[in-house]
Amino acid sequence: MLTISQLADHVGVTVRAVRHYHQRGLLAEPGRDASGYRRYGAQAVIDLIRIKTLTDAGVPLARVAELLDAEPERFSQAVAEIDAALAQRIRDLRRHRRSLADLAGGERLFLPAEVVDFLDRLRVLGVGARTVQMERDNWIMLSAHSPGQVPGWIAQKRADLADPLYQRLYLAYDQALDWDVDDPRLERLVEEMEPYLERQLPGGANAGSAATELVASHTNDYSPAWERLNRLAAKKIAELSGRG
Amino acid sequence: MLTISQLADHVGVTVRAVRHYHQRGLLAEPGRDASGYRRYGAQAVIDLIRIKTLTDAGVPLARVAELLDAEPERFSQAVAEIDAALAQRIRDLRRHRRSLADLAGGERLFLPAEVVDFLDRLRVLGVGARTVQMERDNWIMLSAHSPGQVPGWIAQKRADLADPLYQRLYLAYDQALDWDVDDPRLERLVEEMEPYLERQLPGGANAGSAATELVASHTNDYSPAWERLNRLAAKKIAELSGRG
DNA sequence: TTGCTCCTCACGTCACGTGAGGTGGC
DNA sequence: TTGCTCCTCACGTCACGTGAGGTGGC
Repeated sequence: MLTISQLADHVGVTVRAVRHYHQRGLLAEPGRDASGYRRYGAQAVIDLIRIKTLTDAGVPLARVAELLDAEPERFSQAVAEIDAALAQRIRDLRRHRRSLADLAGGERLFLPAEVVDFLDRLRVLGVGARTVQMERDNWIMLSAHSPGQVPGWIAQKRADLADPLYQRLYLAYDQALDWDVDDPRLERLVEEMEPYLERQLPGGANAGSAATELVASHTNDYSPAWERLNRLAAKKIAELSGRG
Repeated sequence: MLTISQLADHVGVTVRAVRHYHQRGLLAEPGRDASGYRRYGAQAVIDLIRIKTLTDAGVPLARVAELLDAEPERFSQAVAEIDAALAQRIRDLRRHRRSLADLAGGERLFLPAEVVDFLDRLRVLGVGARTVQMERDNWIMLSAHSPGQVPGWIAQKRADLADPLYQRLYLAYDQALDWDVDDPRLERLVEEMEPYLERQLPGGANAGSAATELVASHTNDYSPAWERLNRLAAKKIAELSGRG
């Protein structure tokens, strides 16, 4: 006969776990010797290996208890389900490994691929780090707020950036971050932006949505010049709207 | 700005988890709106995705807390360790799938391969189910008790079984399970077993060990005839020992 | 005698889950 | 007004871990 630690060691569980399985009724309490010590036979080894095999597979103890005295048919059906869950778990872990690899490097983890590409495009064009970060933060907020809209918006943004005029305006906007609040160039910049602001009119491509406000309010955090730029742009949109 | 459920949904965690991370100091408490509701920005999304990526990889929250404000070097070193742990976990799960497959079928899960082969050998020779089960139980107990000895013992058993005389004796032993306690054939069987019993003398191959007693005591559970057979064998060994 | 194993409570741990009771926005 | 979200306690859960205090075998 085996002592509790011989049993536990041989099967690869702790003594405490064996006692726990007794308490939960998963493993039959064996006979005791003269000292009150539990003494185990071969059947206990078999039962405990069964329990360990199932718990290792992630099966909760309550389910293990059911399965231990289930019909062979139901048992093998359950085993098939457990196996499928294990296979799924393996796929999940593989995904987690890939996510983990992205943790150190860049924003791949936080944004859809096309947005990451767009941000890389900005860097190539010489856009400053703070502006890129502002864009990144805006796209994160937009993704959380209206994920379904992001593909359309980013497609337009990328099309815009192919236009040399838009590129020039974007780089000016980037520079404006550090301009003085009352720099006269701010007004001129808004004038030049007119064709793009029209999109935000009712019926336009980026019709004045909660998302637009989301972006504008956030942009204000970066500098007074940008805050003023947002105010001027809002005024311009109101003018265009009144005229239309 | 995002509400707590917008944040949680977008990242794929529960609202309760977000609150838990605040409590544990993993995620900075954001500002509140007029109603006392938490309002989150882009940085919270980034931070929460970091936390989720690490916890999904099985990192305990205490460790996550350390890593979130660790130097990039220490961080990427830790990530490498976590990735290695994930890879190991995947290997473990694959092993568990194989174990699970053995749960329904036979004794592959409970015994080393060579013992399983030996038991299959017995079945081919026409040995009865109860005797095979007794052997199985004995080998389970021996494996738990003296795993290092099992390969040697099983090798000898398999060599024995190649001997036609031993085969005949083994089949007689199998039959004896159902004999009457005072069947005269029991004595004759023990006489014929003499050459094999000699191994259990001091200095013999199976010198009278705790393991031998383990097996004998267990065998008694199956039938009175076997119990008597064990007693007769013990007497014979004592005789042989006295003569030696 | 000392060290090791065994025993039975019973509280602790980890990462949240789950009401309980109440308030604010549409 | 109703339903949904939000808030803060605070106890519950799952599978054991970890002493606490005591006994038995070598």
